[in-house]
Amino acid sequence: MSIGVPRLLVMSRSGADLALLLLGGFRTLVDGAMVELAARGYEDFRPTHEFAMRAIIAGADSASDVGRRLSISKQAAAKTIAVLVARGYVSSDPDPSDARRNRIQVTARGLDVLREGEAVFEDLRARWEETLGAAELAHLEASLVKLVGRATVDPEAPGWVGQDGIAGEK
Amino acid sequence: MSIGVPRLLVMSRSGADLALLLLGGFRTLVDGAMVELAARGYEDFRPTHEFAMRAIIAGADSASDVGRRLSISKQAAAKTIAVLVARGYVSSDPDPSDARRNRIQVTARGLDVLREGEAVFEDLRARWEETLGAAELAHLEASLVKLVGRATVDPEAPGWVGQDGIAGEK
DNA sequence: CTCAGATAGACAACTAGGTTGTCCATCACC
DNA sequence: GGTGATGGACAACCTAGTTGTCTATCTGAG
Repeated sequence: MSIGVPRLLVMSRSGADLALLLLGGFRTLVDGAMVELAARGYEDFRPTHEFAMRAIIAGADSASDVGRRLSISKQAAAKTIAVLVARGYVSSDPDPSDARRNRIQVTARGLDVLREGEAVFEDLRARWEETLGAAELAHLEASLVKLVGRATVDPEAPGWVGQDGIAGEK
Repeated sequence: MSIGVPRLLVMSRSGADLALLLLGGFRTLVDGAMVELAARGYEDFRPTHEFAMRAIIAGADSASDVGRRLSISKQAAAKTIAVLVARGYVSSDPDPSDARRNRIQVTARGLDVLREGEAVFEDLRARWEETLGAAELAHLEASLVKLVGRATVDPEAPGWVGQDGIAGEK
């Protein structure tokens, strides 16, 4: 492996490192949360699912709707919803007033996992508050809000990571 | 869609929102960088590629090496390297002193894209510095370092997002 | 009242970036 | 010189997306 090869030319990295830092923070939180949720009996729950379910709770009641809310294709949304239904987090019934639609809803179990998930994230945040101090963490959050806006809070377009495309119908 | 459905029970979200903020920050930076790099003629460059190339520069000179450095399987590393080679960012030649190995190296074009990428990230960071002030941005970075450690700077295990598994040989 | 156009959803094929498992060739060492 | 570790190739699979195509149904204009 020839370890210890010199970094050949410095190449300042603060911009890219900042991105890495943000990713690291996100991953630390999310990975921790997934581990904790698995331990609480939700082994098959994935971050994506949370976004989809929140979209449903926020008012999306069809797969296409969820797709629009999350800025992913309706097909992708339908796939996610299919696994959510298969795992009992979401129900899907034909819409009596529109035969094209399947009306989807978050089940009791779905609400449970969301609630637990939030508690878990709250715990993790509390742990960060310990190592950083409440003021500093609040400061960090405020800075991030200034940079990326409130957009994330009502999660328009997560699109996850570097997918670079926006869904378009045909 | 029945817009305006009430948020039914408050469910504090600050922990999860913090994660979303971090993700949002990362995506803002990376998406911006990819757009800018594409505009500069590197249309086929992906964030993953940067990690792999940095691993190579840092001393990994075989696919298995890269895999170890990035904590992904050697197969995954080999795939990434294959596209890097196909696109001219990396070269691969049989190792004269070990017939099993393919000795890989970052090409001139590869170094170019890395250099440009860093410049792009630097620009983006400068923009953030404008909207936030140098002190506040430095503060934010310091806080993140405290939380996630220096680990990210020499990128051990990006593993990207929520993949939850670590590579293991057989 | 009909018909054109929009919409919902299903199905298929594809991509990126990973994972396992299996296998062979080569190397290093006792 | 044989045994075990290593490098790499190949194949099959997974997740979270993408496009494209197709049908069924609804809606609004005339």
